[in-house]
Amino acid sequence: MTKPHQPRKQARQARARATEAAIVEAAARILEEGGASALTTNRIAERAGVSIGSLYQYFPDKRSVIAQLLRRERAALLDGIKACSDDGDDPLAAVGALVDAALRHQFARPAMAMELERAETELALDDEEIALAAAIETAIGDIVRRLDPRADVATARDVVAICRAIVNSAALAGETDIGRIRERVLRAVIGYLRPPALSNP
Amino acid sequence: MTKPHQPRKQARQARARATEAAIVEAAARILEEGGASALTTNRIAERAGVSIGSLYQYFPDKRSVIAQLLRRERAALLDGIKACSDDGDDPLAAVGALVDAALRHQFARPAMAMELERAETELALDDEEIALAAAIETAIGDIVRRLDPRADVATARDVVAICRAIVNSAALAGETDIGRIRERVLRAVIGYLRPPALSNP
DNA sequence: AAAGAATGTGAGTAATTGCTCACATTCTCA
DNA sequence: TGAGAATGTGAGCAATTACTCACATTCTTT
Repeated sequence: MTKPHQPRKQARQARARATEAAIVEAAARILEEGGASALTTNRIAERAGVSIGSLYQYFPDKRSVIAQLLRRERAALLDGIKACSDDGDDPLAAVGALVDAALRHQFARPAMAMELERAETELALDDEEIALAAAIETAIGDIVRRLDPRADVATARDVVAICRAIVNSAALAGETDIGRIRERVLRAVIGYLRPPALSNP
Repeated sequence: MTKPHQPRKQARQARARATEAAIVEAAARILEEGGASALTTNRIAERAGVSIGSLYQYFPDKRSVIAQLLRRERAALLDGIKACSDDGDDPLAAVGALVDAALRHQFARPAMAMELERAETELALDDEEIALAAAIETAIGDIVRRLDPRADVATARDVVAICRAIVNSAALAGETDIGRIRERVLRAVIGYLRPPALSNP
Protein backbone atom coordinates (compact mmCIF):
# COMPACT_ATOMS: atom_id res chain seq x y z
CA MET A 1 0.00 0.00 0.00
CA THR A 2 2.02 2.91 -1.26
CA LYS A 3 1.01 6.52 -1.08
CA PRO A 4 -0.74 7.36 -4.37
CA HIS A 5 0.85 9.93 -6.67
CA GLN A 6 -2.16 12.19 -6.91
CA PRO A 7 -2.44 15.77 -8.11
CA ARG A 8 -2.27 18.12 -5.14
CA LYS A 9 -5.50 19.77 -6.20
CA GLN A 10 -8.15 18.98 -8.76
CA ALA A 11 -8.19 21.19 -11.84
CA ARG A 12 -11.62 22.79 -12.21
CA GLN A 13 -11.16 25.06 -15.20
CA ALA A 14 -10.08 24.10 -18.72
CA ARG A 15 -7.04 26.35 -18.39
CA ALA A 16 -5.86 24.34 -15.41
CA ARG A 17 -6.31 21.02 -17.18
CA ALA A 18 -4.27 22.37 -20.09
CA THR A 19 -1.52 23.42 -17.68
CA GLU A 20 -1.44 19.98 -16.13
CA ALA A 21 -1.25 18.26 -19.51
CA ALA A 22 1.44 20.68 -20.67
CA ILE A 23 3.54 19.81 -17.63
CA VAL A 24 3.28 16.08 -18.28
CA GLU A 25 4.08 16.48 -21.96
CA ALA A 26 7.04 18.73 -21.15
CA ALA A 27 8.37 16.01 -18.88
CA ALA A 28 8.03 13.51 -21.74
CA ARG A 29 9.93 15.75 -24.15
CA ILE A 30 12.76 16.44 -21.71
CA LEU A 31 13.02 12.75 -20.91
CA GLU A 32 13.35 11.73 -24.53
CA GLU A 33 15.78 14.50 -25.40
CA GLY A 34 18.07 14.50 -22.39
CA GLY A 35 17.30 11.45 -20.31
CA ALA A 36 16.51 11.20 -16.64
CA SER A 37 19.40 13.40 -15.54
CA ALA A 38 18.00 16.33 -17.54
CA LEU A 39 14.58 16.00 -15.93
CA THR A 40 14.46 18.74 -13.27
CA THR A 41 11.31 20.35 -11.97
CA ASN A 42 12.42 23.84 -12.95
CA ARG A 43 13.18 22.64 -16.46
CA ILE A 44 9.81 20.89 -16.74
CA ALA A 45 8.00 24.08 -15.76
CA GLU A 46 10.06 26.20 -18.15
CA ARG A 47 9.47 23.79 -21.04
CA ALA A 48 5.76 23.68 -20.28
CA GLY A 49 5.64 27.47 -20.37
CA VAL A 50 4.44 27.77 -16.80
CA SER A 51 6.04 28.79 -13.53
CA ILE A 52 7.52 26.33 -11.08
CA GLY A 53 4.79 27.29 -8.65
CA SER A 54 2.10 26.09 -11.03
CA LEU A 55 3.78 22.71 -11.28
CA TYR A 56 3.59 22.25 -7.54
CA GLN A 57 -0.03 23.26 -7.51
CA TYR A 58 -1.00 20.09 -9.37
CA PHE A 59 1.79 17.70 -8.42
CA PRO A 60 2.91 17.22 -4.81
CA ASP A 61 6.43 16.32 -5.90
CA LYS A 62 8.62 15.48 -8.86
CA ARG A 63 7.88 11.76 -8.79
CA SER A 64 4.18 12.43 -9.27
CA VAL A 65 4.86 14.08 -12.61
CA ILE A 66 6.74 11.02 -13.84
CA ALA A 67 4.07 8.75 -12.38
CA GLN A 68 1.39 10.62 -14.27
CA LEU A 69 3.34 10.29 -17.52
CA LEU A 70 3.79 6.60 -16.81
CA ARG A 71 0.05 6.15 -16.28
CA ARG A 72 -0.69 7.99 -19.51
CA GLU A 73 1.63 5.74 -21.53
CA ARG A 74 0.62 2.52 -19.82
CA ALA A 75 -3.06 3.18 -20.42
CA ALA A 76 -2.37 3.72 -24.11
CA LEU A 77 -0.38 0.48 -24.30
CA LEU A 78 -3.13 -1.45 -22.55
CA ASP A 79 -5.66 -0.15 -25.06
CA GLY A 80 -3.48 -1.33 -27.92
CA ILE A 81 -3.05 -4.76 -26.38
CA LYS A 82 -6.72 -5.23 -25.62
CA ALA A 83 -7.51 -4.60 -29.26
CA CYS A 84 -5.47 -7.70 -30.19
CA SER A 85 -7.88 -9.98 -28.36
CA ASP A 86 -10.57 -9.29 -30.90
CA ASP A 87 -8.36 -10.35 -33.78
CA GLY A 88 -10.05 -13.54 -34.90
CA ASP A 89 -9.28 -17.06 -33.81
CA ASP A 90 -5.81 -17.70 -35.22
CA PRO A 91 -3.43 -17.81 -32.22
CA LEU A 92 -0.40 -16.96 -34.36
CA ALA A 93 -2.15 -13.94 -35.82
CA ALA A 94 -3.13 -12.84 -32.32
CA VAL A 95 0.48 -13.05 -31.13
CA GLY A 96 1.54 -11.19 -34.27
CA ALA A 97 -0.96 -8.45 -33.49
CA LEU A 98 0.32 -8.35 -29.91
CA VAL A 99 3.89 -7.86 -31.07
CA ASP A 100 2.72 -5.16 -33.46
CA ALA A 101 0.97 -3.34 -30.65
CA ALA A 102 4.11 -3.49 -28.52
CA LEU A 103 6.27 -2.31 -31.42
CA ARG A 104 3.93 0.54 -32.28
CA HIS A 105 3.99 1.69 -28.68
CA GLN A 106 7.75 1.40 -28.32
CA PHE A 107 8.53 3.03 -31.66
CA ALA A 108 6.05 5.86 -31.42
CA ARG A 109 8.52 7.62 -29.12
CA PRO A 110 11.43 5.22 -28.65
CA ALA A 111 13.70 7.35 -26.49
CA MET A 112 10.87 8.29 -24.17
CA ALA A 113 9.71 4.70 -23.84
CA MET A 114 13.20 3.59 -22.86
CA GLU A 115 13.78 6.35 -20.36
CA LEU A 116 10.36 5.85 -18.83
CA GLU A 117 11.08 2.15 -18.37
CA ARG A 118 14.26 3.00 -16.53
CA ALA A 119 12.56 5.63 -14.42
CA GLU A 120 9.89 3.16 -13.39
CA THR A 121 12.33 1.05 -11.39
CA GLU A 122 13.09 3.82 -8.92
CA LEU A 123 9.55 5.12 -8.61
CA ALA A 124 7.83 2.90 -6.02
CA LEU A 125 4.60 2.36 -7.95
CA ASP A 126 1.33 3.11 -6.21
CA ASP A 127 -1.71 0.84 -6.28
CA GLU A 128 -3.20 2.30 -9.46
CA GLU A 129 0.02 1.80 -11.39
CA ILE A 130 0.41 -1.75 -10.09
CA ALA A 131 -3.15 -2.47 -11.20
CA LEU A 132 -2.39 -1.15 -14.69
CA ALA A 133 0.72 -3.30 -14.96
CA ALA A 134 -1.24 -6.34 -13.78
CA ALA A 135 -3.97 -5.66 -16.34
CA ILE A 136 -1.37 -5.54 -19.09
CA GLU A 137 0.14 -8.83 -17.97
CA THR A 138 -3.28 -10.46 -17.79
CA ALA A 139 -4.19 -9.28 -21.28
CA ILE A 140 -0.91 -10.58 -22.65
CA GLY A 141 -1.33 -13.86 -20.79
CA ASP A 142 -4.75 -14.34 -22.43
CA ILE A 143 -3.30 -13.97 -25.90
CA VAL A 144 -0.19 -16.00 -25.19
CA ARG A 145 -2.18 -18.91 -23.79
CA ARG A 146 -3.78 -19.44 -27.17
CA LEU A 147 -0.39 -20.55 -28.44
CA ASP A 148 0.81 -22.28 -25.29
CA PRO A 149 -2.01 -23.28 -22.91
CA ARG A 150 0.48 -23.96 -20.12
CA ALA A 151 1.70 -20.35 -20.11
CA ASP A 152 1.67 -18.75 -16.65
CA VAL A 153 2.43 -15.31 -15.21
CA ALA A 154 6.16 -15.76 -15.66
CA THR A 155 5.61 -16.62 -19.31
CA ALA A 156 3.69 -13.41 -19.93
CA ARG A 157 6.39 -11.44 -18.12
CA ASP A 158 9.06 -13.09 -20.23
CA VAL A 159 7.25 -12.22 -23.45
CA VAL A 160 7.07 -8.58 -22.43
CA ALA A 161 10.73 -8.64 -21.44
CA ILE A 162 11.80 -10.23 -24.73
CA CYS A 163 9.89 -7.68 -26.82
CA ARG A 164 11.29 -4.74 -24.93
CA ALA A 165 14.82 -6.09 -24.87
CA ILE A 166 15.14 -6.69 -28.60
CA VAL A 167 13.50 -3.41 -29.53
CA ASN A 168 15.58 -1.39 -27.08
CA SER A 169 18.89 -2.95 -27.97
CA ALA A 170 18.13 -2.54 -31.67
CA ALA A 171 17.18 1.09 -31.17
CA LEU A 172 20.31 1.67 -29.11
CA ALA A 173 22.43 0.13 -31.86
CA GLY A 174 20.92 2.54 -34.35
CA GLU A 175 18.67 0.17 -36.26
CA THR A 176 15.71 1.83 -37.95
CA ASP A 177 14.22 -0.90 -40.14
CA ILE A 178 11.13 -1.74 -38.11
CA GLY A 179 10.22 -4.59 -40.44
CA ARG A 180 13.46 -6.44 -39.67
CA ILE A 181 13.07 -5.83 -35.97
CA ARG A 182 9.48 -7.00 -36.04
CA GLU A 183 10.53 -10.20 -37.72
CA ARG A 184 13.15 -10.92 -35.06
CA VAL A 185 10.86 -10.12 -32.15
CA LEU A 186 8.22 -12.41 -33.63
CA ARG A 187 10.76 -15.17 -34.11
CA ALA A 188 11.94 -14.84 -30.49
CA VAL A 189 8.45 -14.77 -29.01
CA ILE A 190 7.09 -17.64 -31.06
CA GLY A 191 10.27 -19.62 -30.60
CA TYR A 192 9.91 -19.12 -26.88
CA LEU A 193 6.26 -20.12 -26.79
CA ARG A 194 6.66 -23.11 -29.12
CA PRO A 195 10.10 -24.54 -28.51
CA PRO A 196 11.52 -26.60 -31.37
CA ALA A 197 12.67 -30.15 -30.82
CA LEU A 198 16.03 -30.04 -29.09
CA SER A 199 17.58 -32.55 -31.45
CA ASN A 200 20.24 -31.92 -34.06
CA PRO A 201 18.87 -31.93 -37.60
CA MET B 1 36.81 8.92 -30.06
CA THR B 2 35.78 9.59 -26.51
CA LYS B 3 38.03 10.80 -23.74
CA PRO B 4 39.22 7.67 -21.90
CA HIS B 5 38.22 7.21 -18.29
CA GLN B 6 41.71 6.77 -16.95
CA PRO B 7 43.02 7.00 -13.42
CA ARG B 8 44.37 10.49 -12.79
CA LYS B 9 47.68 9.09 -11.67
CA GLN B 10 49.22 5.65 -11.76
CA ALA B 11 49.45 3.85 -8.41
CA ARG B 12 53.07 2.94 -7.68
CA GLN B 13 52.83 1.41 -4.22
CA ALA B 14 50.76 -1.58 -3.14
CA ARG B 15 48.92 0.63 -0.66
CA ALA B 16 47.73 2.84 -3.48
CA ARG B 17 46.52 -0.08 -5.56
CA ALA B 18 44.56 -1.34 -2.56
CA THR B 19 42.97 2.10 -2.18
CA GLU B 20 41.96 2.16 -5.81
CA ALA B 21 40.43 -1.32 -5.62
CA ALA B 22 38.63 -0.43 -2.39
CA ILE B 23 37.07 2.58 -4.08
CA VAL B 24 35.79 0.52 -7.01
CA GLU B 25 34.41 -2.18 -4.73
CA ALA B 26 32.75 0.42 -2.51
CA ALA B 27 31.03 1.81 -5.59
CA ALA B 28 29.82 -1.70 -6.44
CA ARG B 29 28.38 -2.23 -2.95
CA ILE B 30 26.61 1.12 -2.86
CA LEU B 31 25.21 0.51 -6.32
CA GLU B 32 23.73 -2.85 -5.40
CA GLU B 33 22.35 -1.66 -2.08
CA GLY B 34 20.95 1.73 -2.96
CA GLY B 35 20.98 2.08 -6.73
CA ALA B 36 22.39 4.84 -8.86
CA SER B 37 20.81 7.63 -6.82
CA ALA B 38 22.73 6.52 -3.72
CA LEU B 39 26.04 6.55 -5.56
CA THR B 40 27.72 9.81 -4.52
CA THR B 41 31.46 10.41 -4.50
CA ASN B 42 31.53 11.28 -0.81
CA ARG B 43 29.65 8.09 0.01
CA ILE B 44 31.98 6.00 -2.13
CA ALA B 45 35.00 7.39 -0.30
CA GLU B 46 33.42 6.89 3.11
CA ARG B 47 32.42 3.31 2.28
CA ALA B 48 35.91 2.58 0.97
CA GLY B 49 37.39 3.89 4.20
CA VAL B 50 39.38 6.63 2.49
CA SER B 51 38.99 10.37 2.19
CA ILE B 52 37.30 12.08 -0.71
CA GLY B 53 40.66 13.54 -1.69
CA SER B 54 42.10 10.07 -2.20
CA LEU B 55 39.30 9.18 -4.57
CA TYR B 56 40.08 12.13 -6.78
CA GLN B 57 43.76 11.23 -6.77
CA TYR B 58 43.06 8.11 -8.81
CA PHE B 59 39.88 9.02 -10.64
CA PRO B 60 39.47 12.30 -12.50
CA ASP B 61 35.72 12.30 -11.91
CA LYS B 62 32.78 10.25 -10.72
CA ARG B 63 32.10 8.63 -14.09
CA SER B 64 35.57 7.15 -14.15
CA VAL B 65 34.85 5.17 -11.02
CA ILE B 66 31.76 3.64 -12.60
CA ALA B 67 33.66 3.06 -15.83
CA GLN B 68 36.38 1.18 -13.97
CA LEU B 69 33.78 -1.01 -12.26
CA LEU B 70 32.16 -1.63 -15.63
CA ARG B 71 35.50 -2.70 -17.13
CA ARG B 72 36.13 -5.03 -14.20
CA GLU B 73 32.77 -6.76 -14.62
CA ARG B 74 32.88 -6.88 -18.41
CA ALA B 75 36.31 -8.47 -18.40
CA ALA B 76 35.09 -11.17 -16.03
CA LEU B 77 32.07 -11.84 -18.24
CA LEU B 78 34.25 -12.07 -21.35
CA ASP B 79 36.46 -14.65 -19.62
CA GLY B 80 33.43 -16.73 -18.78
CA ILE B 81 32.11 -16.58 -22.32
CA LYS B 82 35.42 -17.42 -23.93
CA ALA B 83 35.57 -20.59 -21.83
CA CYS B 84 32.37 -21.79 -23.58
CA SER B 85 34.11 -21.96 -26.94
CA ASP B 86 36.24 -24.87 -25.75
CA ASP B 87 33.20 -26.92 -24.82
CA GLY B 88 33.32 -29.72 -27.39
CA ASP B 89 31.59 -29.82 -30.74
CA ASP B 90 27.91 -29.98 -29.82
CA PRO B 91 26.40 -26.60 -30.79
CA LEU B 92 23.49 -27.00 -28.39
CA ALA B 93 25.85 -27.74 -25.51
CA ALA B 94 27.93 -24.70 -26.41
CA VAL B 95 24.85 -22.46 -26.36
CA GLY B 96 23.86 -24.05 -23.05
CA ALA B 97 27.29 -23.25 -21.64
CA LEU B 98 26.96 -19.71 -22.95
CA VAL B 99 23.64 -19.21 -21.20
CA ASP B 100 25.15 -20.66 -18.02
CA ALA B 101 28.04 -18.21 -18.18
CA ALA B 102 25.63 -15.32 -18.61
CA LEU B 103 23.44 -16.58 -15.75
CA ARG B 104 26.40 -17.07 -13.42
CA HIS B 105 27.57 -13.55 -14.14
CA GLN B 106 24.16 -11.99 -13.71
CA PHE B 107 23.30 -13.94 -10.55
CA ALA B 108 26.64 -13.56 -8.82
CA ARG B 109 25.57 -10.04 -7.83
CA PRO B 110 22.15 -9.50 -9.44
CA ALA B 111 21.37 -6.05 -8.11
CA MET B 112 24.77 -4.73 -9.06
CA ALA B 113 24.58 -6.22 -12.54
CA MET B 114 21.23 -4.54 -13.14
CA GLU B 115 22.27 -1.16 -11.83
CA LEU B 116 25.50 -1.28 -13.79
CA GLU B 117 23.61 -2.01 -16.98
CA ARG B 118 21.45 1.01 -16.40
CA ALA B 119 24.42 3.19 -15.55
CA GLU B 120 26.13 2.19 -18.77
CA THR B 121 23.62 3.98 -20.95
CA GLU B 122 24.47 7.40 -19.58
CA LEU B 123 28.22 6.89 -19.45
CA ALA B 124 29.53 7.61 -22.97
CA LEU B 125 31.83 4.61 -23.24
CA ASP B 126 35.45 5.22 -24.19
CA ASP B 127 37.36 3.20 -26.77
CA GLU B 128 38.54 0.51 -24.37
CA GLU B 129 35.02 -0.18 -23.16
CA ILE B 130 33.67 -0.27 -26.70
CA ALA B 131 36.38 -2.78 -27.59
CA LEU B 132 35.41 -4.97 -24.64
CA ALA B 133 31.76 -4.90 -25.62
CA ALA B 134 32.67 -5.75 -29.21
CA ALA B 135 34.85 -8.66 -28.04
CA ILE B 136 31.92 -10.03 -26.05
CA GLU B 137 29.59 -9.75 -29.04
CA THR B 138 32.15 -11.47 -31.28
CA ALA B 139 32.64 -14.33 -28.84
CA ILE B 140 28.88 -14.80 -28.56
CA GLY B 141 28.51 -14.59 -32.31
CA ASP B 142 31.04 -17.41 -32.74
CA ILE B 143 29.09 -19.70 -30.46
CA VAL B 144 25.70 -18.74 -31.82
CA ARG B 145 26.74 -19.34 -35.41
CA ARG B 146 27.25 -23.02 -34.63
CA LEU B 147 23.51 -23.30 -34.23
CA ASP B 148 22.50 -20.81 -36.90
CA PRO B 149 25.20 -20.17 -39.51
CA ARG B 150 23.34 -17.15 -40.83
CA ALA B 151 23.54 -15.35 -37.49
CA ASP B 152 24.93 -11.80 -37.76
CA VAL B 153 25.81 -9.00 -35.34
CA ALA B 154 22.19 -8.21 -34.66
CA THR B 155 21.55 -11.85 -33.80
CA ALA B 156 24.32 -11.87 -31.19
CA ARG B 157 23.00 -8.63 -29.75
CA ASP B 158 19.51 -10.06 -29.59
CA VAL B 159 20.75 -13.13 -27.71
CA VAL B 160 22.46 -10.96 -25.12
CA ALA B 161 19.36 -8.80 -24.83
CA ILE B 162 17.08 -11.82 -24.40
CA CYS B 163 19.25 -13.33 -21.66
CA ARG B 164 19.47 -10.11 -19.71
CA ALA B 165 15.80 -9.29 -20.12
CA ILE B 166 14.45 -12.58 -18.81
CA VAL B 167 16.92 -12.72 -15.92
CA ASN B 168 16.30 -9.13 -14.89
CA SER B 169 12.54 -9.27 -15.08
CA ALA B 170 12.56 -12.56 -13.15
CA ALA B 171 14.84 -11.10 -10.49
CA LEU B 172 12.68 -8.00 -10.27
CA ALA B 173 9.58 -10.16 -9.79
CA GLY B 174 11.27 -11.92 -6.91
CA GLU B 175 12.02 -15.26 -8.54
CA THR B 176 14.91 -17.15 -6.99
CA ASP B 177 14.78 -20.59 -8.64
CA ILE B 178 17.73 -20.28 -11.00
CA GLY B 179 17.00 -23.67 -12.55
CA ARG B 180 13.58 -22.54 -13.74
CA ILE B 181 14.98 -19.29 -15.06
CA ARG B 182 17.80 -21.11 -16.84
CA GLU B 183 15.29 -23.35 -18.53
CA ARG B 184 13.26 -20.41 -19.81
CA VAL B 185 16.28 -18.46 -21.02
CA LEU B 186 17.51 -21.52 -22.87
CA ARG B 187 14.10 -22.05 -24.42
CA ALA B 188 13.98 -18.43 -25.58
CA VAL B 189 17.50 -18.41 -27.00
CA ILE B 190 17.22 -21.72 -28.79
CA GLY B 191 13.72 -20.93 -29.98
CA TYR B 192 15.06 -17.67 -31.39
CA LEU B 193 18.01 -19.31 -33.11
CA ARG B 194 16.05 -22.27 -34.45
CA PRO B 195 12.56 -21.05 -35.15
CA PRO B 196 9.85 -23.73 -35.29
CA ALA B 197 7.67 -24.09 -38.34
CA LEU B 198 5.15 -21.27 -38.32
CA SER B 199 2.25 -23.61 -39.09
CA ASN B 200 -0.54 -24.59 -36.76
CA PRO B 201 -0.23 -28.18 -35.48
C1' DA C 1 -19.89 45.09 -10.77
C1' DA C 2 -17.96 42.90 -6.96
C1' DA C 3 -16.18 39.40 -4.25
C1' DG C 4 -14.38 35.21 -3.58
C1' DA C 5 -12.50 31.15 -5.70
C1' DA C 6 -9.28 29.29 -8.89
C1' DT C 7 -5.14 29.72 -11.15
C1' DG C 8 -0.54 31.52 -11.96
C1' DT C 9 4.07 33.73 -10.52
C1' DG C 10 9.17 33.51 -9.46
C1' DA C 11 12.56 35.04 -6.10
C1' DG C 12 14.30 32.65 -2.53
C1' DT C 13 15.74 28.57 0.75
C1' DA C 14 17.77 24.56 2.60
C1' DA C 15 19.93 20.56 1.27
C1' DT C 16 22.92 18.00 -1.58
C1' DT C 17 26.22 17.37 -5.02
C1' DG C 18 30.90 16.85 -7.44
C1' DC C 19 35.12 18.40 -6.74
C1' DT C 20 39.54 21.42 -5.11
C1' DC C 21 43.38 22.59 -2.47
C1' DA C 22 46.48 23.49 1.16
C1' DC C 23 48.35 20.54 4.12
C1' DA C 24 49.74 16.02 6.82
C1' DT C 25 51.53 11.44 6.73
C1' DT C 26 54.09 7.52 4.90
C1' DC C 27 57.23 5.42 1.84
C1' DT C 28 61.54 4.85 -1.08
C1' DC C 29 66.14 5.02 -1.90
C1' DA C 30 70.67 7.30 -2.02
C1' DT D 1 69.03 9.22 7.92
C1' DG D 2 67.01 12.58 5.44
C1' DA D 3 64.98 14.52 1.45
C1' DG D 4 61.93 14.20 -2.02
C1' DA D 5 58.28 11.45 -3.95
C1' DA D 6 54.04 9.13 -3.23
C1' DT D 7 49.98 8.82 -0.81
C1' DG D 8 46.31 10.43 2.21
C1' DT D 9 43.24 14.13 4.51
C1' DG D 10 38.83 16.78 5.00
C1' DA D 11 36.98 21.49 5.45
C1' DG D 12 34.74 23.96 2.31
C1' DC D 13 33.32 26.03 -2.39
C1' DA D 14 30.39 26.66 -6.37
C1' DA D 15 26.71 24.76 -8.66
C1' DT D 16 22.49 22.47 -8.75
C1' DT D 17 18.44 20.59 -6.83
C1' DA D 18 13.46 20.05 -5.14
C1' DC D 19 10.36 22.75 -3.23
C1' DT D 20 7.81 27.04 -0.54
C1' DC D 21 5.31 31.16 0.01
C1' DA D 22 3.65 35.70 -0.26
C1' DC D 23 1.59 37.77 -3.78
C1' DA D 24 -0.63 38.85 -8.65
C1' DT D 25 -3.88 37.69 -12.16
C1' DT D 26 -8.02 35.61 -14.14
C1' DC D 27 -12.33 33.33 -13.86
C1' DT D 28 -17.07 32.32 -12.04
C1' DT D 29 -21.15 33.47 -9.91
C1' DT D 30 -24.51 36.37 -8.08
